[in-house]
Amino acid sequence: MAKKTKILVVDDEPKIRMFIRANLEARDYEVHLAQDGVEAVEMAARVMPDVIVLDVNMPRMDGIEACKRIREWSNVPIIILSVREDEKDKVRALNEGADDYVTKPFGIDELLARIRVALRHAGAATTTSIPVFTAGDLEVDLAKRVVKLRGKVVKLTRTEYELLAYLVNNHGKVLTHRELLNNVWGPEYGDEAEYVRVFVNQLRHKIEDDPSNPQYILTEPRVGYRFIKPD
Amino acid sequence: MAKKTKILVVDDEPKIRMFIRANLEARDYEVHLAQDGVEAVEMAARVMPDVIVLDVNMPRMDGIEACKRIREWSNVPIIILSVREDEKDKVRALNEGADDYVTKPFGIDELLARIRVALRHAGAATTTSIPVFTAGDLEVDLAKRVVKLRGKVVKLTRTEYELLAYLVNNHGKVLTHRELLNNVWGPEYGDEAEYVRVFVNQLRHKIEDDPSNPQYILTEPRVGYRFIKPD
DNA sequence: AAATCTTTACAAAATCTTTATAACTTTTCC
DNA sequence: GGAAAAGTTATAAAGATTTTGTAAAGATTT
Repeated sequence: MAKKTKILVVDDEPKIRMFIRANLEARDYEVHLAQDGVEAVEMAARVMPDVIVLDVNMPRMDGIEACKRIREWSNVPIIILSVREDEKDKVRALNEGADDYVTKPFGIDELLARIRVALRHAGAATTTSIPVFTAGDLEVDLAKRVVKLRGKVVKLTRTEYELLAYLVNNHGKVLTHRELLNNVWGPEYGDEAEYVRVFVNQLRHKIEDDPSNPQYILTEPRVGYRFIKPD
Repeated sequence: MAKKTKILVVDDEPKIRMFIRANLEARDYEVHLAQDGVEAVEMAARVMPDVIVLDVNMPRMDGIEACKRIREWSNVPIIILSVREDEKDKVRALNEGADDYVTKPFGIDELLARIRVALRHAGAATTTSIPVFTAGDLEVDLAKRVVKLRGKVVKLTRTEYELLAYLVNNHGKVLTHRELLNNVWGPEYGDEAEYVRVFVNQLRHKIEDDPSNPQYILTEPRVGYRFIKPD
């Protein structure tokens, strides 16, 4: 469900490409491959990766040049790979906008760790997108797991919160009893719709002004429930 | 005149300290020196450097531990220096919050280039947070690792402090038992939630006026705990 | 020896589950 | 069309279960 982190791996040697790919996919990254600088620049623009791992020595266009081109319009973290230990090359790559420089032969664990560092850097900047859902007087902070009504914290039990979070994450959509049971309670609960009923009722008493005239959690008779932003 | 960029250089070998200092000052950086981990943590809090260059092998407290301590309250870029080429060490350092890892002997130009990269990253999101957290009558000095209640020092054990520091660094957020165990005790503790229970209880007896009616560390039944600033 | 961490046990508290009934909708049948 | 029947949904509350608070004993480290 959550979007995977995309990594673009660029190397002209198929063996290395496949080796890195296998290791990244095992960690559940979405891997894209390119085999030279020209392809790399093109793919960077098209797939918008979260990190780029870029070999230096390649035909058509080398890694440093590709790095420079990508930097003209993007600041995606770029990790340069090279067989050359030469300091001059490192300095040049880092000055051209590379974020890291790893010399071959490299340990895959080190590369993975450096990718995590790169993602940490990028993540810190983009975490400004606050995952707080708002509807009317209601606020659901999905990161902090806190719900507020007119600024006041509403005390919810675990199941109540999880039900609300699921409703809110699918606001506007009609959710069947079965779907709610599956996702909040678990597949082993089959279709004991009474749970949903009882907990929707409890939730309404905690977040609705008039629980028998709900404005957030609406009943869809014979189907299920639906969360809406009132207006 | 523009304020100079501050760099904290930490190494127990005077020769290396002086060498790096000379090169940095030639580039017009403001250099601060420390010779072990304890000094490093203390100076990091006092001078608030823009980058820290940290040797691994040092007396009193090693670089990785110092890095970890600083990360408890700051996200200043940290570049680790080490004579060890071992991949395990690199991965550990990078996982503990280091941003880069350079092996000795290093070329000064490479180090300078990596410092520039670190500054480039930090430039985007300068997080100059005060290393003292306050909530009600409680004061947690994250740099000195000292806790005070109404001005009086509260004596906490290591684990108690680390639990409180983690709670405080995530105040307002509900932290699951597992999350607390992972981050305070370590991933190898699985989900033995009894630890959390026992230590939260001990903490409450030390920092709460009425431990059975906590105002700082709240229980989120079946989920975990949450630290709040009382108002 | 002193301090700290780990483990245990049990009462108290909170939540989840189940049940029963009332209120409401839709369908069936006259 | 309208009343009774059947099926849903809302609601409250009792019962069962799980989790938490707590203190203290045992094990380990300093």
